[in-house]
Order: sequence, then structure tokens, then C-alpha cells
Amino acid sequence: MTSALDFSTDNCQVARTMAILGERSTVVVLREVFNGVRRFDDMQRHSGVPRQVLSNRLAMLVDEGILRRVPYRPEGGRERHEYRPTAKGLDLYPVLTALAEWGARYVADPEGPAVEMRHRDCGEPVHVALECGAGHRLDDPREVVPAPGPGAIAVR
Amino acid sequence: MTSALDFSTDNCQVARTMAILGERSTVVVLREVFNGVRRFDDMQRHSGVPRQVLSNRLAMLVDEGILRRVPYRPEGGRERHEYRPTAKGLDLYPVLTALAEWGARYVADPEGPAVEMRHRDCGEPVHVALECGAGHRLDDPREVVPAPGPGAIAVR
DNA sequence: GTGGCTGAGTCTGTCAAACAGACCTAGGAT
DNA sequence: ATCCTAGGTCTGTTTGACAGACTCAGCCAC
Repeated sequence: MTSALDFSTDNCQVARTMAILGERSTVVVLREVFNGVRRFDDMQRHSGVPRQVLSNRLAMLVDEGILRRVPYRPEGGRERHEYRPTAKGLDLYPVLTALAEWGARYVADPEGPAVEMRHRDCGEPVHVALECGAGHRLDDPREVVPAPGPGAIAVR
Repeated sequence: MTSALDFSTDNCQVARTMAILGERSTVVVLREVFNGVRRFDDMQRHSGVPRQVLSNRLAMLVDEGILRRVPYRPEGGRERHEYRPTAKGLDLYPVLTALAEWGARYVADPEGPAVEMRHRDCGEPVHVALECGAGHRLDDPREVVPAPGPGAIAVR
């Protein structure tokens, strides 16, 4: 019987992803950027993340290639920078959507969730669906089973 | 023009969810449990999470109703407990799957991801798809736009 | 030009959390 | 009686979060 214990976790991509997103307020910063709040002070005021931490997180996210600093010049002002998601950052939308959906079910206020993802083209709420390579739709999460991937490293 | 800045972030369900999952090694612990590693020492050895932190995380996850402690008795041993996901925990599978999928693309070793989600019934890899309430499939994350939900609280 | 305002940070000190490693405990096996 | 094992707890050190003050560059009004 093969067990997860037979494989190393050193190169687990989930752990690596969480090493980025798991720093306490990283996802909050991403939520701001995805919500269109892209300037330092706006983010700071809106999210309440301490300036130092916000500064660190933005630098880290730029470093990881998830955000990029884009210069702009407000009329009659000097040059500023704003933070926008890159393609790599936009690919986190399924993660954010899954988090928002779980949160809406389990931790939202009784009035409902504070934020909803919607389809740009039709305005309907977006949700995440699990599908397999054979085209089956997985309605019950119990149908998902983790398995070692091609990069799995055997131990012992 | 309505902006995200017009709404409070106090009751954001994404922030609340990350208050649970964003503690540094919480998701790693969940990955272990979902991988079938359910006993304290196995998790500790396999994941490398410090015992103290593992202990805290498990207690927190049980407290949040994401895991439950299930007693069992190994033959000729005393009663022990293992940690299993509840329904609330299993509903995090889309989140884990989205993380694994993003990680596989962006942070995995060149040989491939260390872990893959598969369909229990057919063995094919599972991935997350974004769908809207009108049945459209969103192939480009740019089609997703966050909007204030029913629980959104206006400020200013 | 001097002084003030604004956006985007950095600096400093305090306090909580992560971490490594040793220690503890209950029950079964020898 | 002692050892072993699973599942923890205790202690001390180091890292990170946090609040609040400070900085700095450029524009603007006087």
C-alpha cells in the first residue's frame, strides 16, 4: 500500500505556494489589488495592514512576479507607481475565488458575503467547479484524491 | 463611479478565511490530512512542522470545525486519536486544488508537481474551472470581476 | 524662495509567534 | 521494573507583526 509518507514534502508545490501566500497579509493585499485598489496609501487605509508590512508584501509580490509596479502621472503631479497583477498574479483568481466561496459559506455575516466574484460579461456570480481530465464534474469533494505527481520524490 | 474603497473590509470573508488558513503552516497540515496522514507523529515527521506549532494548528482546526479528532485503537495498543476532515474541511478541496494547480504551473520542479489531485472514479487529474451562474465557462481570469456582495458595508 | 501638502515609503521600539530541542506522561510490551 | 511509543508540553532564542513617528521628493500657493 503506497502512502503519502513514502514521498518527500521538500518539493511540494502547495507548501511552496503557501510560502508565498501564507505570509499573514499577503492575500489581503492581493484582494485589494484585484479589487482595483492599487496605490499604497489607499491600500493601507482600506485594508489596515501596517505600512511596514504592506511595503514588505508588495516588494515580495513584485519580486515573485505576481504584481508589477506601473508608473503613472496624475494630472499636475509627479510620477507615481501603482501595483497591478501580472499574468502569474491573475492566475491566482481561482484561488481567490475558491477562498471567497468557502468564506461566503462558512465565515460570512448572516447578511451575506462582503465580496462576490462576478462574470465581467454577464454579471452572474462566478464559482469554482472541479473537473477531471475526462470531463467529469466532481460535485462532492470526496471524489478528489491526492496522488504523487511526476515530481514526487520517494523516501525511506 | 463605485470603488472598492467605498466599502469596509471589516467583514470581508476572504480576510476571515485567511485568518484561519493564513497561519503559517495551517495549509501544510491540511495537505497532510487530505493526503491521508492523520496521526500526530506521522504528520510531524513528514511535514517538518515543529511539534508545538502542529499541536496549535490541529487544535485550532478542530476548534474551527475543519478537522475532528476520531478515536481508534490499534491492535494491542491503547486508544489513540486521529485527525480527519469534516464536511467543512472537505469543502476546502477546491482551495487546495487551486493552490496545487497554480503551484504546479509556477513553483514546481521541472520534473513536475510533487502532488496531483485525481478523480477517485476515473483517475484523471482534477482541475478547477471558473463558471458563472449563467453557465458560462471563464477561460481567462480577466473575465472575473470582484463586486460588493449583500453583506458589504458602505463607508465614508 | 519658503513653507506646506501629499504619496510613498523607512526607522524604532514593543510584543506576539515561530522554532529547535529537551522534557513529560500514559499505557502496553519485554 | 524498565523500556518503548505516541502525542504531546515546557523553555529559551530569534524572527515577524504592529503602532507610531520620522523622512523625502516633488508640486503648489504665497
